[in-house]
Amino acid sequence: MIKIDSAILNSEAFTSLLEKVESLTFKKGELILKGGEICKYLFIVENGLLRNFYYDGKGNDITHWFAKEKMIITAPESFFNQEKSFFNIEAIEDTTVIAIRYEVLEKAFEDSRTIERFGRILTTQIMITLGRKIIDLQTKNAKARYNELIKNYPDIFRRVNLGHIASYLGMTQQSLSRIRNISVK
Amino acid sequence: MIKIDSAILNSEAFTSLLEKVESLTFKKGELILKGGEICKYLFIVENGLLRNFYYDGKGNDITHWFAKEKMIITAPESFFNQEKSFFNIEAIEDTTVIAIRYEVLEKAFEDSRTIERFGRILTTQIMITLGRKIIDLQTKNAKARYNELIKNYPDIFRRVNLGHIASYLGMTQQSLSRIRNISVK
DNA sequence: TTTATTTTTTCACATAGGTTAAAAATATTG
DNA sequence: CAATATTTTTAACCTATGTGAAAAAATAAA
Repeated sequence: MIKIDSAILNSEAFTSLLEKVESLTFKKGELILKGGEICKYLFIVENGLLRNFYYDGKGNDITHWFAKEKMIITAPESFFNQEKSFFNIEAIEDTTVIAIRYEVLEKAFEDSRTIERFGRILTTQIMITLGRKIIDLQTKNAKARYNELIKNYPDIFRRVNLGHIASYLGMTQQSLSRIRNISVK
Repeated sequence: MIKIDSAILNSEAFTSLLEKVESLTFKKGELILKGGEICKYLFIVENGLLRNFYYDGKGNDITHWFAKEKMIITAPESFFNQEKSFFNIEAIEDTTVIAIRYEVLEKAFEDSRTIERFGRILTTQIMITLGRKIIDLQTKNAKARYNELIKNYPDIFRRVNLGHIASYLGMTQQSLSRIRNISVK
């Protein structure tokens, strides 16, 4: 989960970029990006909650990334390379976003060093987050991963149903339910 | 595993950057970066083989990333943010690298749009690779992950011992050994 | 080559977490 | 509200992979 630094949000270059972005709203349950499409936007959530998830057509639905207020979300491989997306994006709640088109961002990268740097820092932070997640998946058991998430993002449990959280944590919903109830006792 | 595009390698900006880099050699087994240190370099392997790994002090040694000839390697979270490293880097073979210091790269980012873009593209590619790896860990079983690796990087098996490959694939060495022998029959 | 060292395989057994199915709780709707 | 749909929990059973310990094989060193 990636939060944008407010120093960047308040910069002149960013303010100028904000004049060229779109404001979009989505209904709860709406599929904003389908796997196989090219992701046109980078979203910054203003209100609501989105998730990026992988779906393999065989019932495997893996939430990869959540984004609540002030967080950024996209299908990175698709957006940044403008190729077909591996992932889907869905609105978990009614959601308002600032949507930055790829071409607009590319243009901003050319016009502004600050924004180009923003792009680099953004991908860097995502990279670091994903690296940590891999290590967590490989070294922590299901319960430890759950404890970590509830420590860092307790509110996610109030807004997202268990199935999505479970897949985000790399386990089944039943396992998460089991782990949770053991925690209480 | 990240390979640098040769269009970038041959660019004028990159050639100019190459004048400011260092050439380093490491002996097989040498620990190039220890967890807790700040990673000063981004390495491009000329000859040999390096690995980036996580070690938790309790015997958990997880290879996170291999880099052979023409590939790039660093401790991303440490190098790009200049903070204490989560990961270690080790030479698996006698290795020669082009080592780019953080300050040199930062300077190059300021002096050259091409290089700044290179930084952004590089972190983007790493981010995508890691994202795919998470999905693989969550959706594929041990054997499928093994098959994928041997398909894409068959030579790694000739150069790296099984324990490192197993941890890279998110399994124990014994499991990898088992999987492999079943494959042959 | 012999001996020592490292790496890989094998095997018996343990277990975390998956699977399937159903029940219980909660939310949504007419 | 009652009826329906959705989400969460529970439970019995299963399986892929881990664990620990040794043997075997490969490799390196003497």
